Amino acid sequence: MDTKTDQSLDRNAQGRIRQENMERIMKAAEKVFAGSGFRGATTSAIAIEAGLPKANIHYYFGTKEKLYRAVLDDIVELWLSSFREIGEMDDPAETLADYIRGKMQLSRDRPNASKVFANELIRGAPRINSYLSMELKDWVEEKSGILDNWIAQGRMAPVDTKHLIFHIWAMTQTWADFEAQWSAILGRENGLEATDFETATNAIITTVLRNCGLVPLPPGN
Amino acid sequence: MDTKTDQSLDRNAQGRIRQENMERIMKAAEKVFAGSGFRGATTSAIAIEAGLPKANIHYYFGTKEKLYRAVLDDIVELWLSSFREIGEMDDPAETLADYIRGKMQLSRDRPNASKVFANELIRGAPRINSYLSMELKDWVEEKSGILDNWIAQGRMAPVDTKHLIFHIWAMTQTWADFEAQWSAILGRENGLEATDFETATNAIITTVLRNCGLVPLPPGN
DNA sequence: AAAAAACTTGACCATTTGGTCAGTTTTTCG
DNA sequence: CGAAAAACTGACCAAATGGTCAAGTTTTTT
Repeated sequence: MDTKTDQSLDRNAQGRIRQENMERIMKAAEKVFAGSGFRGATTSAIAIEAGLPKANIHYYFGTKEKLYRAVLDDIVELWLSSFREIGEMDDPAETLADYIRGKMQLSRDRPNASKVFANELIRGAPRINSYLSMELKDWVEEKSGILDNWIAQGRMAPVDTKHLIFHIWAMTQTWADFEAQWSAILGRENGLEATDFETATNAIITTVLRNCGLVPLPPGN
Repeated sequence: MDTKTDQSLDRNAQGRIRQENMERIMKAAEKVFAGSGFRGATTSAIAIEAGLPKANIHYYFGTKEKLYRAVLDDIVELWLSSFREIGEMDDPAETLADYIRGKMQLSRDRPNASKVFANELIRGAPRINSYLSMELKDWVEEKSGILDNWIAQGRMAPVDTKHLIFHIWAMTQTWADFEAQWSAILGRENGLEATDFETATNAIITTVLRNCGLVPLPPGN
């Protein structure tokens, strides 16, 4: 028994250095890939960002391509885990608003993840095509089905539910990906502020709920 | 008289080769930059795409950086020229719908221009910061002012007009930039089709007009 | 027609960069 | 403790790539 316990603890301990370093490298890599793209990111820059010698990066990940894929996989997993919500029984207005809040939180907390993903999409998504056309496609179809049911039950106004989802993604992710644009237009010289995200979140929620007939228009119209 | 006529024709002819080649190179460059990013694009790949030897690219544009800036300038000009619309006297619903149609047309016709621009934004917009915080900022403030007037006149429901503009940009440009994602989700193995753009355009118009109280919700809600 | 200007391009070069490796140090574990 | 496994890293290399150039060709101009 002791032996078994030790082994499992050991296995844990064994990988500790490895795990810590790999996480550190992936965190640095996400930042550098977000700021420079795949080809623009150098393993040397990632090493410096991680505070490790370059050879160390290759010791753990082999090639830049493999490191990039590891970062992408991590992001895909983050995306999927943030998706589960939206169930058949939920309240439409509350559920949509919560989903939007969650997406905006992600844009604020992990802008680099969003940027790396966006970059891959712009390039034609060569490395995540199966994810897009399998998991993500299935998710969209499942959730838009739920929304369609809500509509059939008269719980919200008729809309194109797939495009409703697309719109939510577009409006929320833009605050991570194109932050530089909104920052410049709003005149925020030190980047977006917390209030900007709140205002944006509310504006998106209003837009979506009005679109679904889930919130009354202000009087006088 | 003949001399003068000849001269002007000549001057035209003089620059003809130059102009043709530069346009050809810029067209090729836009495509390659869109597909590979600044660092990922090689002058050699641009040369092949343009059907010219690599030295020719450098003969006309000097460095890759200068060529990239020329492409960016071209895109900024395209953006600005597509902006003029939206006047004080126009009909709100018609104007917004037209603006959205125009933006979607641009996403269809010049997806690579949009992608290069998006890429630059993701990278933090180091080369177009002055454009963003001058021309574009001014345009947004002017147009959101007009929309605010429409609201004050009771011609549309109260909304955050700047964010209304942001939303329109996000929802329309995503069809160029992230085409790969929508294509995969919709199961279009040969890329998006004309009907996809029509459906998307209508969905965006509906969303925006409902948000502004410019179109009645379907009955039963 | 001939000089001048503009254009063309194969060959070449310096630098950057992804990746390797061998020798060393640190950690693990019986 | 001591041996084996894992981790570390400076030095190095081959390939890719942005950019140059000199020798030519074509076009323009007088």
